[in-house]
Amino acid sequence: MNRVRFAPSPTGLLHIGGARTYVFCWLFARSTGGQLVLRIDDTDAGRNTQESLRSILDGLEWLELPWDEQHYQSERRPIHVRAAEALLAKGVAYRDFTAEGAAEAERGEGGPWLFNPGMRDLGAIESDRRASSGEPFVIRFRVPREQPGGVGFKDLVFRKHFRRFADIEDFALLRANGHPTYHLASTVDDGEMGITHVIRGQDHLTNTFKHILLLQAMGFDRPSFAHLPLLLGPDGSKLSKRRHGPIVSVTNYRDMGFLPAGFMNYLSLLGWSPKDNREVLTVEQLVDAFRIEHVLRTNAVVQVGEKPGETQVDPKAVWLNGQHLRSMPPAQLLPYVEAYFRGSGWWRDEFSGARREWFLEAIDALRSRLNLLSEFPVRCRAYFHDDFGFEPKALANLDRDGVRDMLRELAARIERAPDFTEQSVEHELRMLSAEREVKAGLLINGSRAALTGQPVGPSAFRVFTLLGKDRVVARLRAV
RNA sequence: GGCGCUAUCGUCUAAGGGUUAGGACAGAGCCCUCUCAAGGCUCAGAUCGGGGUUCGAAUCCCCGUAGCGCUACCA
Repeated sequence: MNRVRFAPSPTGLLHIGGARTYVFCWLFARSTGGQLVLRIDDTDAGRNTQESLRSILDGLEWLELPWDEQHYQSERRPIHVRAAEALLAKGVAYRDFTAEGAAEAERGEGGPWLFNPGMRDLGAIESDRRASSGEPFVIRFRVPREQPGGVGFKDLVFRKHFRRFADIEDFALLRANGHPTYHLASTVDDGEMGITHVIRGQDHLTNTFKHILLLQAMGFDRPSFAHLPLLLGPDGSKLSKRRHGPIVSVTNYRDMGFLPAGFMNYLSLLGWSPKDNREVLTVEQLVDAFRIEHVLRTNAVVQVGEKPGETQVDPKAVWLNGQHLRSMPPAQLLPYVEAYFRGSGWWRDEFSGARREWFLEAIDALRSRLNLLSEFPVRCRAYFHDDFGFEPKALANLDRDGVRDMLRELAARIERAPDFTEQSVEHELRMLSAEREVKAGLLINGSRAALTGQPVGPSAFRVFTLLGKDRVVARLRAV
């Protein structure tokens, strides 16, 4: 069975790029009947923050794409240290006593740095002596650079890659402070957790040579690798919070009113497509269509807003979300709307209780003009509450010749009428407009304005029935 | 600097030797219509440059250019 892992490090908020990687990992695991491991790669104690961890967990939970296992790498430190020591004992790794930063100073403009002189060949006795005397050291992997040949692998996305042993540097395994490096912790865990597919950002492509070397030295089976193209900002630089603002944070999309399915659909189309022109896809359809081999090698630009103070998201993401908002069965949409209403202090328990059916109808009537959940509270207050304001254009509709007077008359007639349906209301309204010799549109738009405070919205007659007879009469009278 | 990856409308992408280079978002317009949306239709818009190979190249090869990544005791 396939075992995939998503391994974020809590050194920054979960952003779109990380979420896209997660989506692809999840899609791959699901579509192949495999499992997904969430591993928090928190080996860099100095840079980890609780806020980042919160952001990652909150963001991933919001996506509603569950993982099967969860681990914290920091809790596995003894295992990593033991692995490094085992490699040292086998002679596959060695102690490097060079002071931190010294190598960098010596490097100069010449070729790439490969190892620190003298350290590879330090005798075991000398090495042990210096270590036990308390001299700080880092443990490095001894790349078999004297051997011909090199490391090759076939990436599921980026195809064949090869690098000679002689060109791979002796990377660090254990830092002077005793903490494992990313390379060590990651490969040890991938090996021990039985990871079969490593799916990650393209920025790790060239690290893969090192990881294969390490995996082999430790006797683990080699997993398959799939590297994903990167996500760029409109300026062409790698997406980051520092450069592109808080808009790249996943929780921001949640707060903005995205549906998990809509957001996930958007992310899935960055660097991948089902090849058949379909774009609006449910989670199930995505699972069905996803092929890791179809992932592109080209970086994708995410249209996030650059203007300061203006949070602008990719218009296509908004549109895609609107598609999901409109096509999802209302009952399925209800919990999301509820969460949003609660967030703005608008919720009433009757919406999911006594008036549930009515609430679902209202949502259904309103959603065709919305793309984000956040628009419900902003644009639909009059449908759910009796205190609402009037927009200038709505007032203008009421101020037209005799409209207010006619609306009050309409209220009286509606109150008297035996029926209260879209048809009966339309009948009353058209009768009245005919009598007064005015266009029906005048009263129709006036009614909408009086009932909702807005010049725009669903069909006016739909608004009547949505609000119910009592409210309609009261609001028409009040103009 | 070294090593590597990539290059199709503004953006996301399809076509992988033969198509008027297709779709979607955004833009313009029309239809529908009680408004606004939604929906339908139409328009505009691209193969980075130069060489090859070939009857034929967006597609294969080479060179250039640009972008990105890696080149840490970050991940």
